[in-house]
Amino acid sequence: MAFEILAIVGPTASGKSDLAIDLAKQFANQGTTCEIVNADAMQLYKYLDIGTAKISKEIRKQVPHHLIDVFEPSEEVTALQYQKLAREKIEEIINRGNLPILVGGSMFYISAALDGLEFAPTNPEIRDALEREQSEIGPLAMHEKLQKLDPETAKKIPANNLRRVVRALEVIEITGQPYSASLPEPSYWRPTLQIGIAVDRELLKQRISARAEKMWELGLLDEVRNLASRGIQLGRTARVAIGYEQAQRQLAGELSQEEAIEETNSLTARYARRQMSWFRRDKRIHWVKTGPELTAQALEQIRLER
RNA sequence: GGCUCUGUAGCUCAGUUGGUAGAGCGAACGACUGAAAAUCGUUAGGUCACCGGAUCGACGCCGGUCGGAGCCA
Repeated sequence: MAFEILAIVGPTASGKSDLAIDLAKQFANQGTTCEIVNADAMQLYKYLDIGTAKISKEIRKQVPHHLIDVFEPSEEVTALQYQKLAREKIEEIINRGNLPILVGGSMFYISAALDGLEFAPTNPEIRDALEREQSEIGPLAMHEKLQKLDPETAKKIPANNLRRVVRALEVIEITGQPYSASLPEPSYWRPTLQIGIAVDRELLKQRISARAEKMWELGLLDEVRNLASRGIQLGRTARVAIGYEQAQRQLAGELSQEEAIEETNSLTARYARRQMSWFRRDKRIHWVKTGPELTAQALEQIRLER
């Protein structure tokens, strides 16, 4: 095969997991064993099941799945850690003679795994110091500081984007080098075929809204209640999982169920939009459309690449 | 029926003493190199309910019409 890795990407609720399993079964018929590697930042965490739309354990048994339920919700996970883990898994699978299928919607994680992204070092103390400084002197002064040290980068990062300004200053301080504020032209770490699932805008909105309703039907509130009763706290990275905060606020009486669902719905829709704006610019993605022909179209794309 | 308040962008609302309008959210688009389901940027939307009047000029003043809300009967 001309590719060693197959990746299924697309916005939330586009049907990536199902397509991956379908494809794995098709490959199995042809004698190729597939193993799925999760590229969903939130499915990395244990116990966050309903809100992250993890597929059932039964289905997961039909095809080997990796990198699901590998962190405690309290742990803080970074793109670099994910990159290491994903690449390890992918290499193991390839060495076994199997085909890794990377499936997920976390754009930055997908890029970290698939592309030759090299992350600059980090230093928590320096970052803390910068964050403290930022809260003292304000974002504009921070941006001016960046302007002096690295005018090119300052041009690319808006002053209000505190997080990116701080990270740029952090890297400059550690390395003494300018920060690369722009993503490089993407180039695959290993030969890869990316298949993207395109869903008509209105249909995707419907699916997202149905999914939000479904989460409550399936018992997201119970899931959240259980986490709380077991003393499980969501850490800095898991905390932003859409739906959990809304469920918590409903349990606290701050939101009605209707409001919690609606907020979950609109946050998810917004997320899907950002996913599309990221995926759209990756010209290497082969797009297929949702519908009864989805798997067939994907297989056709695969055939063309072989 | 009477009195009071009210009708401004898809939604919630700002709009100083009259010089043809703004915000937040939403939407579309974009950026993104160790928090990325994060963090941000850009743009498009308004005969300021309708009709008439005074004024060089009205969202803003006067009169009326229609639609909301509340209070009193």
